[in-house]
Amino acid sequence: METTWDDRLRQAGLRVTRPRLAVLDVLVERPHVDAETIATAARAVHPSISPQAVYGVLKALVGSGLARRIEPAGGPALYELRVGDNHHHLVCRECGRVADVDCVVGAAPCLAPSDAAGFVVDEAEVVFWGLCADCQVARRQHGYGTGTTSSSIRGGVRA
Amino acid sequence: METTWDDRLRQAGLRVTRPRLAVLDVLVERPHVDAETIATAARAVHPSISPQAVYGVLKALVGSGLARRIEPAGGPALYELRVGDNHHHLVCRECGRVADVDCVVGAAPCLAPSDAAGFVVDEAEVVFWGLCADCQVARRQHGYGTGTTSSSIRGGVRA
DNA sequence: CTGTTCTCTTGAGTAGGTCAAATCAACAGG
DNA sequence: CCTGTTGATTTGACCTACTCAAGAGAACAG
Repeated sequence: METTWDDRLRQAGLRVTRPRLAVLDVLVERPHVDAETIATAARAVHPSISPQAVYGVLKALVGSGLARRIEPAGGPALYELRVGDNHHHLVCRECGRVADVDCVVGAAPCLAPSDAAGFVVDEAEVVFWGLCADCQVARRQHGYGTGTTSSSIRGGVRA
Repeated sequence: METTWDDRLRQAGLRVTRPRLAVLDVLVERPHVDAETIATAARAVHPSISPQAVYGVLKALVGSGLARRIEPAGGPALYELRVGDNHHHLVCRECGRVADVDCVVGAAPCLAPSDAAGFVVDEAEVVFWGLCADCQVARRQHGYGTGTTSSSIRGGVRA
């Protein structure tokens, strides 16, 4: 731990404030959280923080490159502090849990489309959808052997 | 054109109704449209169709595998009729235009994460972000040579 | 310590949906 | 062709996640 959050904020041209440090604290402890969860957790440190302040802080952090925003389909935006390494995400269809996946290729865009249709591509965003370990167990215990009987499973794309 | 939409709907266990045919007409002509655009366009064929009916139709189509829903970050959900071939998408950061990209690998999940962290993965969703041909031209004409000076460019992930 | 400027709070407003009840239309059976 | 059943649509309320604006407050340079 060499550079403090104070330093990092100032390096990014941002003032060091209690709401910002509170939000950063939450993000350090819990990667992949949504704004409301951040607000609730941040109130443990800074009770008067408002939801709008959280949105403002997050926008400032993302805008200055200190945090990254991801938006998995069907849920609120999630925020994480792991930036600059072009990693990807695993998302559980059942419980929404998110895990990081290292990008084996490296620098963005790690993949190139076969035919870019005239686009200049600068990022390839990859989301792996599936079931986390816990939800696999839970499903087996409820008697769901193989089929996609359960509720929240979206129409799969299984060529 | 062998199987009609009537047949396809019935095969999927859905009744053949005017709102459904109107929505399908729109989707045939314009891939990657949002619900509101569909509603507006469908009124050319079926003037009394309500926004909620469009949502209902789309939910039925997606649920029965006749349509696919994609949710690019920062915009409304889009719908397309191209299903079952596990293709991916190019999205323009500037104008939101979407283009299809064939998946070179084939069956889903076309990619496998390097470490699945206990997840069982059934789909790899890939979104390529960049600038479409038109927006590249428009940017050059406005004097934006190289930098990401413009407004709607989100914080890039450039390892 | 003081002024400037950025940040936060407070409160209203928005997009993009979902949910529920009642009406209406599709279509199977006679 | 007609009718009953059941699924689809309409209507209208409601909701989440988020943005915008104005004023009060705090950070930090001098």
